[in-house]
Amino acid sequence: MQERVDTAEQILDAAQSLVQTRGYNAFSYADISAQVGIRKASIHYHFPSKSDLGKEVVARYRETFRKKRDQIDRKTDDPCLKLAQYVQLYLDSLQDERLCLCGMLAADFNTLPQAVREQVKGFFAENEAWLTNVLTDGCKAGVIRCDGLAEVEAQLLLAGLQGAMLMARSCGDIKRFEVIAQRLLAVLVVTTG
Amino acid sequence: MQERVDTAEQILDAAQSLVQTRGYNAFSYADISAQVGIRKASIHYHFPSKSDLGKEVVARYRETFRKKRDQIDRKTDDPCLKLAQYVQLYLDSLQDERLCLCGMLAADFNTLPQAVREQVKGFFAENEAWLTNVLTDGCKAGVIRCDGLAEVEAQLLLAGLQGAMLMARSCGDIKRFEVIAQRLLAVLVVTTG
DNA sequence: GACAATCTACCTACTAAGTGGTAGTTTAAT
DNA sequence: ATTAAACTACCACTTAGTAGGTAGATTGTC
Repeated sequence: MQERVDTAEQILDAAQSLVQTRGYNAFSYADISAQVGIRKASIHYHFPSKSDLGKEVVARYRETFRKKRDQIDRKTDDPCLKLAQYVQLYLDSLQDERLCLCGMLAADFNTLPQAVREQVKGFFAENEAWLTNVLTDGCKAGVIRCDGLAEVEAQLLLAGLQGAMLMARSCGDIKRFEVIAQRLLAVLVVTTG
Repeated sequence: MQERVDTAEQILDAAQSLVQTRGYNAFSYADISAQVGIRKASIHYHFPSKSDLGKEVVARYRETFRKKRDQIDRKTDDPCLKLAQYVQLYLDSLQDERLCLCGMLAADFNTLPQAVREQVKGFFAENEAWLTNVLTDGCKAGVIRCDGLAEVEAQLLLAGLQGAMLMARSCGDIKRFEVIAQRLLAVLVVTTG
């Protein structure tokens, strides 16, 4: 039989939460040990090295995020609604007192193991690609302003959201994120919000 | 007599560089010791604790940044030029393979000593205030779009720049920053760039 | 001018706590 | 009996920080 709750998953949960709140270099196997309630050595059984753990955390995060984007795609065809719901994903995270996992790792980038770096790059690439598609569709449908290249608009949106999360947490004011995100959307969308 | 080169200043230089490239939790007194060429203990003579050092690094960075903003103010009255030159400050840093000190510290925020947090908040507040002024002036002069509140536009610009630096470094492509920054300015400025 | 006291800026040598990681053992389910 | 998943007990190393000493410059007093 499988253990009551999947320990590896619990370890990933703890690691993800720690990275989102403190960063890659500010969490240790001891922290996870305390949160999950198993010994340090047992974590090494599931994830031999810290870079293995890091890589798996981001891989799972990418997959979760992919599913959420898919869900948005299934829920609506309206590019503007899609963007609003995409922004909501980040707001949800922030309200849980977490930053974007990959936004945090981007700050730690120079100290990351190569495998983790690749995962982070992958996350950004696939989100950028999805946003580019949404914006391109919106341009064709005439509901999105087409002032800039869709690709650039996507990059701006992604960068703006990451930066806004950073600043909102520093200010201790989630509203700061909402305001910036709202303005970002208003810049892109034709019908003023 | 004073030492040939100010050691405290050298320590601050090393610490700042390390934070801008690796983050607060990924640098140690040993790193600085190696860079400056004095023993760890001697660093403690100049900066008793790591939080003292951190606080002083940000305080000096704020001061440097304030001078650069003042220089921009003296160089031109054109709000659009001011914004372009302000963006250039960040690009200069990125070309030196450094992120914004306070952007990095914002990612490490939850693990920072209180004194350092306050400094980081201060940095954001004064940059936001300056940008708000520039944008307000530009609105009055009719060279800046007034779609949103100047305060919000300032926050968006700051967040966008921080996020763009993060993403540009992850992609290993400084051009990414330039493109996003250019688009950000185009959104704000009336005369299309 | 001489002398002692103090101060600056560094040093060696150390500590307690924490780091990721390993070896070998136990427990419990199949 | 095998095996997965945990354990205890360690390891070498790094962390920020401390204790105490020293060479040399500065200062105040006679």
